[in-house]
Amino acid sequence: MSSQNPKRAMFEQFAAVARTIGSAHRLELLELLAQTERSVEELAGLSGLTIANASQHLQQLRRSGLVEARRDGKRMLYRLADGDVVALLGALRRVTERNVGAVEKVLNSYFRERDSLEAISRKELLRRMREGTVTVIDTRPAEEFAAGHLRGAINVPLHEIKRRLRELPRDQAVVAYCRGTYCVLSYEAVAELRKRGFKAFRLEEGYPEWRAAGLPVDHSATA
Amino acid sequence: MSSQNPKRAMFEQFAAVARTIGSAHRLELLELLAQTERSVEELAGLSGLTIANASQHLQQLRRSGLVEARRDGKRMLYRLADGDVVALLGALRRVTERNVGAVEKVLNSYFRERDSLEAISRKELLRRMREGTVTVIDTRPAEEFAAGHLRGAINVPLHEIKRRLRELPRDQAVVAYCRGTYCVLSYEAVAELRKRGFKAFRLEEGYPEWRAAGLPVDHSATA
DNA sequence: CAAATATTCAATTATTCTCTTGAATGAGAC
DNA sequence: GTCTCATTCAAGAGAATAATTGAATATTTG
Repeated sequence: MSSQNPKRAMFEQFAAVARTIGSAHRLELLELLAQTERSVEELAGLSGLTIANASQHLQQLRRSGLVEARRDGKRMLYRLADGDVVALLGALRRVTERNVGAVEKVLNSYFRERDSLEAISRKELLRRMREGTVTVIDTRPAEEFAAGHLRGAINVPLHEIKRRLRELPRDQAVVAYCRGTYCVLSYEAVAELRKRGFKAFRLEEGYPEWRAAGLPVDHSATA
Repeated sequence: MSSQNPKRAMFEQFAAVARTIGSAHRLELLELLAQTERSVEELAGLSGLTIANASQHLQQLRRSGLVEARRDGKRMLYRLADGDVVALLGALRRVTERNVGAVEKVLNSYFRERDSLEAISRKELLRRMREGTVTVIDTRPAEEFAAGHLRGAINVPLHEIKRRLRELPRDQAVVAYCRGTYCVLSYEAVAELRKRGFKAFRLEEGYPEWRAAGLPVDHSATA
């Protein structure tokens, strides 16, 4: 709480924001909010926190300007403040991954075929979308798709994929995406599609990063 | 310290790194290290910490992989781990600035003419350097310049600027930079040069960001 | 207006982090 | 080998943070 020196005071502000993301629970809440706006009860349920505790963490996030809230009837709906927050979490992820062996190990065991399924970048996907040489599938559940998705993507939730193979082209590339870098849905989808002979790829990142980059999204129901 | 759930364990790793940058002292140390490699004693002096305390903070930064250390005789020299760290600090700065009024106020009082002196981006500067239509001056002290500077820049420490005006061209743009976004040296230099009728601009960011972006740097003595 | 629901507040306890102090280590100098 | 210097380690007091509980507030519903 010092402040004699303006530079020190500034560092103190930065540090306060950093401390706010210095909690696994709050990071999880932020990840959940990166998908879509959600109520306190929903967030508590998804993260395994009690309602009161989730509320307190959300208020800390709010005080630091990382999330915003609005009232909808008797519920409070929270959402990420903006794309800079997604960028901050991405930077944190990169720094952590590079130097912390433990993360590597978790990644290797959890996302088993991580590196074997080549990913394409946002830039590359955009180029191919403009060319019209690619079909983009969103492997998240229908509700999440409805709340926002890449413009031009079709919703094929992972568990429906086997039933819906005939909607997908065999002569051009299929790119799957889901919630973000640590979401397994698109990995599974790509693995399944490859097994069936499709030219399937995974988008390197997920919906939150796409939206944060200011790239086109839609909020319609199933396209 | 949980770890039953792999996802939770991952968040815990990220949170640990975030907590490490959640301290004004450590952020200041990181900023000092963004300039150049330094010894514990030097860092303690510059940041006003006791040696023992500085050492402990540096070890925390090291455990989180944010800095690296090497021994040189009886001194330990610390340096930033890599450019990702600069990117993380930049992302933290952006998120904080946008939402925390206190930072705005500090900026306005400390960097008084902040917005009145237009800044040019790295990209723009690179373009003009290739064209040869710009002179780049580094306004930091000679020691820092010697430890690393933008390739093609000449060192004109702020306090020497009045004496060295005749080295600078009046017919083409002069771009000044210094330690980073919160360094005042380049602001002062640009203000002085404008007063004298030069076409002077400030580089948006400083040396650490330039180097972190992988752009060309040199380590010679005064060029 | 009273009841029901969703969220927040306030107080408590347990845990973690910070700084200080003085001793211990490692490397070079004599 | 001993001395000196730079850094690190270890222990303890004080401060900040986290999770839990139960009460309080705001909003819709009857």
